[in-house]
Amino acid sequence: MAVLAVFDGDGDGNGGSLQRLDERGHLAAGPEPHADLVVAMGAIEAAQHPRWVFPDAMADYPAVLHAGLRVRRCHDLALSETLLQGYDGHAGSPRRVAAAYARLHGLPVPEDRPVPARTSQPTLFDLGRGDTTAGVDPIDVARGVYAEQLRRIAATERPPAFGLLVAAESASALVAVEMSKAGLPWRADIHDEILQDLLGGRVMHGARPPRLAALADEITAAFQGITINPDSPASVLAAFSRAGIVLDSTYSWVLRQTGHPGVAPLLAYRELSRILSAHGWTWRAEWVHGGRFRPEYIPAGVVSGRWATRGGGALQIPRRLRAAVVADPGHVLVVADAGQLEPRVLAAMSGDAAMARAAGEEDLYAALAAEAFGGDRAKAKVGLLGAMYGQTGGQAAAPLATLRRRYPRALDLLERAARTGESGGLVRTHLGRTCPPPSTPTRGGVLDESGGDPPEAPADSTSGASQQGGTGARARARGRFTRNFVVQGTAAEWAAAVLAALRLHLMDLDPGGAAAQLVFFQHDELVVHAARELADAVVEAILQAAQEASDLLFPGTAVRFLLRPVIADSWAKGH
DNA sequence: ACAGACCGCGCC
DNA sequence: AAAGGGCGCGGTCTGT
Repeated sequence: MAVLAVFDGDGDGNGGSLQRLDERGHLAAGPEPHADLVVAMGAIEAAQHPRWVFPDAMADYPAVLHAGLRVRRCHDLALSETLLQGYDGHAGSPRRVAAAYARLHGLPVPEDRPVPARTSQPTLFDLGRGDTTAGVDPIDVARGVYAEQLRRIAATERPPAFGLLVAAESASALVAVEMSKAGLPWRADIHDEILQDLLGGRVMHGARPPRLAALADEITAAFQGITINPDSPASVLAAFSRAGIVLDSTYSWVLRQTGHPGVAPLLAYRELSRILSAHGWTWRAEWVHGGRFRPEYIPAGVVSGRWATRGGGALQIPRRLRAAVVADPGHVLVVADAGQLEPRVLAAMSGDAAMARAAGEEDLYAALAAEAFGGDRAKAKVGLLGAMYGQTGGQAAAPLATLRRRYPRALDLLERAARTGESGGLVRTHLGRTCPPPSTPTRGGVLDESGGDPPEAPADSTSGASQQGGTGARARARGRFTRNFVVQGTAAEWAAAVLAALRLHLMDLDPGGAAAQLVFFQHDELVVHAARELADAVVEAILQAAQEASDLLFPGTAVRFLLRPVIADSWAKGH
């Protein structure tokens, strides 16, 4: 059973309406207004564990959680709408669902454009909590959108797969809200020690800490006393030029090739300076409160379906600071990292039996190396990464040829995705997430024939291909993007399925979440904060979740997806 | 003074 | 040796 939950738009209190729906999204009873929607939801959740339909869980669920209720399942209309629009070949715009409302009411559907900030037409977004328009009941709009979404999901090429994607993505929203509430444990005292140790002390008002000042002096000395600003690439280029070395960038790998004595202190300066500015004291004052770091998570904020965050640099926490992430007394962190996720995903989704066999091993690269590279693991790795990222030359060239010969199905999947992208077409992940169309609008993309129906009139496809295709640098760049999209996006789907399953297992262990709670997630790594006595059960839950996700996405595959949980006091030790 | 482009690098 | 995907962020630089 599904139950639609829509909060009133007054922004005050938890008033709202419920609407029970049948499996096709149609009315099962009349709408029920409730002065306290969360209380009403709590009774239903306890009795039935329905699938809650939220207009926008990222906006709606915090109030539910804050009132002490956790729900097990939901369908997020906003996230689903973006997925469905993408499937139809629209650029979409994450978390914007104006088109849903427009379609429902027979209004012109805004095309390939983010919704204008505020138009005369309210969006579903607005209707969830916000202004209401005379004569339009938000719950009617949401119910109509939901029924429509179920119909559109059923009309996709593989409805069970797309349904799984919608469910996993919706669960991700619940996880994100709960993770933001919990926060990542962050010990200010340890953070301080690390910063002091690296920078030599704390200095106020933008002055350089001792260690940075000393490095700046070393740099100057190495360039014959000419003062250079190590923070300014232009200044660095000029200094090298005066020293007779002409460069066109100051990337670290470019600088290292010069062998100039100023390079070592310059790179050391940049490394420390970055930690100071991105994750130093200023960062902590803004982002860490009450011993918790609380970034804003944005599930599917990346086109590939990966999460993004806004503020706090949560997905770029430097490894050397992770020692500051320490479990509370009586608690542990259970850290789990999916090893070699993307190549394993490629092996599974391509159905390449030989590569899947290698991916049944602990170390996929070593297995490939043993089979095809005379045991040279580095070669196997650089070749496979090059294949997934679109590198064609350099040190990847020779291993690529070997891979193509030994693992043709896997390589073919990548190369087909690249060709489709180069010619302006659309590609899909394993569960059906669809890449955005080329930035220059064409009439309809050309979809890889293995991926389903073209999103628009097939008759347009040749003109679309000729406009977008060709051999330009832009076309090649898009080929690299679509080549990587299918793998990165499918890996994100596997990870989302893990999160969804794990969240339910953790709720079984500890319904309230105080004693076992997801506190961090980063593409292929997650951290659970748990009471020490639950540690072993959490490990078991993680292993189980990984198995369930693998079975859901790739039933019967020979590929092993490794998600090995480690119990530790600190994140740094969980590696 | 402010906005936006560019740069370089942290993470995956 | 040679250089490939996705991000967010803080710095500089340029244009207004």
